[in-house]
Amino acid sequence: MATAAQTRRAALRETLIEIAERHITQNGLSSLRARDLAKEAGCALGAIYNAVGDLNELTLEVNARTFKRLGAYVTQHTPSDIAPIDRIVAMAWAYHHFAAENHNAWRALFDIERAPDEAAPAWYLTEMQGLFALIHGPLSELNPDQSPEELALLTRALFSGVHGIVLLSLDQASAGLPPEETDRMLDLILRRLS
Amino acid sequence: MATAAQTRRAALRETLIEIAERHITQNGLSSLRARDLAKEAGCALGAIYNAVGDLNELTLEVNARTFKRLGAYVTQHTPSDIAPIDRIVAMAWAYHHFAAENHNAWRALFDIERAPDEAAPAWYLTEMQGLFALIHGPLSELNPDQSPEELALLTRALFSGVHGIVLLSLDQASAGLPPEETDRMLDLILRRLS
DNA sequence: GCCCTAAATTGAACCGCGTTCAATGAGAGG
DNA sequence: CCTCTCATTGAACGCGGTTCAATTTAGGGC
Repeated sequence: MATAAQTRRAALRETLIEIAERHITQNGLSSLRARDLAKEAGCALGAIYNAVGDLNELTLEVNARTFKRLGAYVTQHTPSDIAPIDRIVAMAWAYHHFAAENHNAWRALFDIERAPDEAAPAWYLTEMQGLFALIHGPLSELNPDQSPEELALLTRALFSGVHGIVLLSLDQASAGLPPEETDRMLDLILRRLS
Repeated sequence: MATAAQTRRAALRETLIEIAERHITQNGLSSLRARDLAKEAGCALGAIYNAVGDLNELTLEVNARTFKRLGAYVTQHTPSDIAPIDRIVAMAWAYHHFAAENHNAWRALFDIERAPDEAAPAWYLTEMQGLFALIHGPLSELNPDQSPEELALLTRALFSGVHGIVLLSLDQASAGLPPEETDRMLDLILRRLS
């Protein structure tokens, strides 16, 4: 067991992830620079590539954390003792607020570049399923007689739609559009689906 | 009048835009390289910066064209003699098909990086208004007694929602999800809004 | 036609950045 | 104490956008 070395390697990896997370959260994905990372972590430039494959992998690691936080946030802000439609609206609002409060980290979830062929990592799909499952509950209560297949499609459509509304709202957030308007938009459109 | 020089300058600018458009369309925004551009246009590297400000401006120019094509495409594929709800679905499908058939160019519309403070260019807002106007028509027919303000919000929400559905569908297009499913999703969700 | 000036054109050089790699160092096992 | 393996180092590479001093080109006045 070369344990000591492997432990330090893992520790550096952890340090790098934390620094990367701070950078992404504070200044966005494009502010992630290998030389800054090395300086802040107190290691040499090349050491990064021993602890972590490359910067993209580092971003992936940060994204995994962000995704988990997102899931927890939405769950936490969705009361279980209210009507299905209210739960759906609450989830959409939670998604919106998380995105607004964690704008840079949230954007990094989607701004990361994937090679056109390779699939998304497993944890990404898992977390996504989790979010879908959250929506699926109240949605099936609202539509007891819908086929499972259509329900799956509807779930996906609902998530994507909310995502689009939040995305375009935050994109031009500086150009007017107060957050309350976005919440109203979400409320307005979601309640029409019941 | 230093006309001759200015004419050639404008010609080079036009050439560059066309080459850039071809590159973006065929291989995506990230394949736009100044040195390739110079080689293909038959000019020196530095000459590019006399004809256009920088590569970002070039992308903006290509995006303007893409946006116009998008508007024309949606208009063309939206029959005016059908029910309002059918018009809305037709527009969404047209948006989806244009995005699918012009994936790289369409992505470049949103992938371009803007400084966080500066607003979107005027033509962008104008074209956007045009798309919104297209939606507003049938939507107000469907909701004659809605307040103008809520109608505006609904219009925006509808566009953003469709955009989100198309965006996430195309993102993982390689990972399954046939285009017909996306069309069904759009149909399913839009018809619930009537 | 001839010069003069202002503009365009050129491409080498600059800079920033991700990534690599030969050289060096350090730690575990014998 | 030696050795072998693995981590660490930071200079160097490759790439790509942008700049700029030098050069060429072209219009306008005589």
